[in-house]
Amino acid sequence: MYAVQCGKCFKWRKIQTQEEFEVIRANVTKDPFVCNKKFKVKCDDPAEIEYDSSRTWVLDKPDVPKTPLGFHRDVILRKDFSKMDVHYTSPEGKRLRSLVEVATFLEENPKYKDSISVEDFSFTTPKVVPETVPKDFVSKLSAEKKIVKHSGKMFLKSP
DNA sequence: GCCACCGGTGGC
DNA sequence: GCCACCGGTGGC
Repeated sequence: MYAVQCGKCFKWRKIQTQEEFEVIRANVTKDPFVCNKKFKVKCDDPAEIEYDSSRTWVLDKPDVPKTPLGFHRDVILRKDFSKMDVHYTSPEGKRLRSLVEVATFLEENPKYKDSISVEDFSFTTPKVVPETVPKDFVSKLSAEKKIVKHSGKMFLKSP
């Protein structure tokens, strides 16, 4: 599960799919998320989810490029909740773990060269928020964030 | 033999 | 101190 925080009222809005989430995230600096970007939602409406300790929150980074068509971007929380790992899977199932591996892959698969470059990939990991959250944590956020519930659900917070 | 997963580190 | 990256490996 994903959520974004409205840049105006700071309420949380759920985002249904990774696809939708990635579009918001890819453009969030030049096009900040606000409530009324969601169909029939306004800042006056109650928050769809509250920030609390029932979930482990994970702070995502802004402006991660949208995953190229046919590729998958997986963000995996380690069992000890210490950090997350990012990897991509190519259309043919090749697992890519770094920009170096992406560059090599694109060299070996020139059919992608016209449409895809290494700049379409980012291995930036969301940051796991510690259990003890500073009182001013929410107000200090300048980027968006993502949360992971213990079931693996995710949320994103925007400025 | 593969790969999901984790630990360590170099560079910033 | 953080994090992108990669080597190693245990379990299948």
